[in-house]
Amino acid sequence: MKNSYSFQKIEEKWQKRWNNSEIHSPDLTNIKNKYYALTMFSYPSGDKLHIGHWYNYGPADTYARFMKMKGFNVFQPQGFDAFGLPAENYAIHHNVHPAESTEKNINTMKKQLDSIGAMYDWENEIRTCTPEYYKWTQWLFLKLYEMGLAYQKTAPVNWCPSCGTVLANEQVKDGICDRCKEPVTKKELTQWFFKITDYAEELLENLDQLDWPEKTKHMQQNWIGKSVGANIIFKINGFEDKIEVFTTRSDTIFGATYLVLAPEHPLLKKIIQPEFRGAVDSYIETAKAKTEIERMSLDREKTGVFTGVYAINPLNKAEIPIWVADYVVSSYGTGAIMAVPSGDERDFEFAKVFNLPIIEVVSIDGKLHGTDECYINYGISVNSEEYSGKPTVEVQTLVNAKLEELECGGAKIQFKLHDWLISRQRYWGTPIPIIHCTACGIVPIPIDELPVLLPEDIKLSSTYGNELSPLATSESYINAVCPLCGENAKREADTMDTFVCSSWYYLRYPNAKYEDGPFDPEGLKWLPVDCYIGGAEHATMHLLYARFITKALRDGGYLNFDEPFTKLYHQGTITKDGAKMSKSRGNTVSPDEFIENYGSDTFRAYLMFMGPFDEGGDWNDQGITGIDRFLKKVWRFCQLPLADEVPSKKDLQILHQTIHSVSDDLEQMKFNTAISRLMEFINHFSTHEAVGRDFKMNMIKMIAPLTPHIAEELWEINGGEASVFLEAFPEYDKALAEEDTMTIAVQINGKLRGSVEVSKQIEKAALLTEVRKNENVNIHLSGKEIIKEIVVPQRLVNFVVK
RNA sequence: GCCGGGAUGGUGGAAUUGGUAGACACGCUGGUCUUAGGAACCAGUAUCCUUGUGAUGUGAAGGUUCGAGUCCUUUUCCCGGCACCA
Repeated sequence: MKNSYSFQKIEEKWQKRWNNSEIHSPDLTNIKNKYYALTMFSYPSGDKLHIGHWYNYGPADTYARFMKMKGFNVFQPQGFDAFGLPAENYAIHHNVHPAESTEKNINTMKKQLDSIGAMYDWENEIRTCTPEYYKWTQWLFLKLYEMGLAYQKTAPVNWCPSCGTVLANEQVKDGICDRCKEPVTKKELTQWFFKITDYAEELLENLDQLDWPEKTKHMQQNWIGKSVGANIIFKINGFEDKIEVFTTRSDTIFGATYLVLAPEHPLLKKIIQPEFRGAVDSYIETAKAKTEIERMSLDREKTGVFTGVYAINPLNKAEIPIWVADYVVSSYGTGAIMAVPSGDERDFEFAKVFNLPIIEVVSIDGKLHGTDECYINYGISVNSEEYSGKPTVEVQTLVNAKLEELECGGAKIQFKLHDWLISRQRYWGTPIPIIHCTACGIVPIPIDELPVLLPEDIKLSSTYGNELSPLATSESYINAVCPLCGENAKREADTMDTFVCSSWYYLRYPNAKYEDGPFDPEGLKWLPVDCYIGGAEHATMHLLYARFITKALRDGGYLNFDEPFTKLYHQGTITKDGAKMSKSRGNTVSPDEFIENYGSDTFRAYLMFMGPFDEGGDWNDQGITGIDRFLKKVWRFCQLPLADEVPSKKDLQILHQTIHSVSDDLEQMKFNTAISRLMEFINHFSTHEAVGRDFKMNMIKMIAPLTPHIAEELWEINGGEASVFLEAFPEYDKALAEEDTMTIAVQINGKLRGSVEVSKQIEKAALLTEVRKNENVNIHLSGKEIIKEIVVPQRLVNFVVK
């Protein structure tokens, strides 16, 4: 026991003690110095904790513990994002009810989470699949409905045949389902949407105020995709209907030589001329048959068909042909464009293929350069009637004004962001609290009748029917009485996207058992979250949804802040042999064997030592021995006999320099360098046969956030009171940390020729004399003429010689 | 194609933000102790040679500077995001 330690015993002992005390449950009525440290809650998929969990929760806990020791009142809750497809699939696979398997998985996971040694406040645990929680998810839905932010519409939506449900835009990457990695198709369905687009501008603008990774802000920026431009309305020859297009270059309108509609454009079927019908219809059919992936591949040659109809340019009344082509997508803008081949590469390419006219309208210098190439930049307008000769930027404003005057469009801002599709045709989710009545239409369930409970008499099967939600198969559930007229009606059979559950959970944590509403108004004083740590993969999903919901609830009068997460941090990914760990690749590393052999403190410290927290790193089985050795050294150091004599100046210097850099590093979540500094500290004392108590106690405090179990044990052994986590993190003493000599590098022509140790107070002239005494410096200086002497204070002297 | 981020010994990574490159670890080599060691400790470990407090060296090529891993230009490769977005 003297020179080594039993981590199993220590871990067990302290986890038990922490759980039986209130130490991890802060006084939530006291918001003074509050620090709400949140990690993205976990998904109980049924597996054991993997390295990814550890890499998220271990370092996050280190940071939370550090902040606690820095004097903050730290609240670190934990919970389970328990609804959702993988949990449902897991249950089907194991032939049990999801409620049962989920609860079992949560219980195992909770035990495992304890093994990390994190200071979670389990008093305020959240499980999104409990009626006590989803009642309020339903409340959220109804509030959004009241505010006009939840609505139903029929639209072509992403359908994942393999998951048997629709998906939001954010949950499809490159035409592939984010969950199961199978191709997604389009389907015309009536679904529920949340009107996130109402907040596009604010979601974009507020990014500036957030202490978030630039990368993540950038992703949200791109996803929201703001474009400033104009809408232009074209009349159609022979029809009352008009075609509206969006363009960012209204200044090029005189170069529009044709119009293109996306194959899905609603007007297409109506305006098409009989003699062209065959060709257009078959074009539309071919486009439909193509998968998303096929349609997205860019290097395809442009295709399209003429409709036989002409549109009229509102400014010069030119008649231009209307084409249909799949290079115009229906999901952006109006699904129609004015094509300006001289100013857009795609239009140029199309015009070349179909021999359509090209009119030069923008010139770099105002002269004509012909139409052999297209010129996409701004410049001077040409061939543009009264606008010719003017800078295109100016023309844009003038044209927009003219369009407004003619009531043919005008300035317009377009976003890429779409409304959030939240309906899911799956069982294991929050039921949508709506009743469809033949007489009254869509009727929301009154709030005091919540929750709408998930029915249990459902036979889940791994082969779901098309579109038909599992809830629709329950007679007892689906048949209901209309709250308005009392007639027989049908319940909504879809459940909500699990991202709805996770879009507001952080509001409930400060009083997770609150019964009078989704969140306790008193608890809200803990909001916003001070520091949120989780994976970067949520950049355009959870993190965007949560911001939207916060803003919507603020506008509903329920919150008084604009942003849920003041500071955001993403942990990196731990890879194995350079690749993401996955079961299919067979390169997973199980934390278990390492925890068994080295203990949880060693394991979490090693993860932090591997590299910068936000970069992750490649797992190496051998590296952990370095941390193991280090912790054993720490253990031995803390068992050293107490020294009688006054500590040496050098020892004090090392101590205070270490305190200084370790607290700086922890503050910035630079765990890897913090550990390095602590290693240097221990290495310095390795030859000491005795050491002052102060050195031990400070070392224990510094290492406590990183390896909590060992620290508590050492603290106790050395006579520390109660818990090391009730102590303040050491403050460094600048005077003691300072050295009185410094090493000055001496360079000649920028090349290092020696170094000298001098007093810190040395004058410049004295320094130059001192430096010249160096033998090697002299050799290189002899016979040379010194042109310049460069003295960098505290650092170096450089002689420039000839 | 566009927008981010990156490339440093055999390996993971440091580098006070333009000032002694390779801290701290892993691995490897040699040694001490030991019945043994996959324990502990000590020494060494960027490359090259003519072994000198010598030359070269931070993906590649140029440039700015007394001085560049760090700044600028060009370029290659890797990772992430977006993508016919009008």
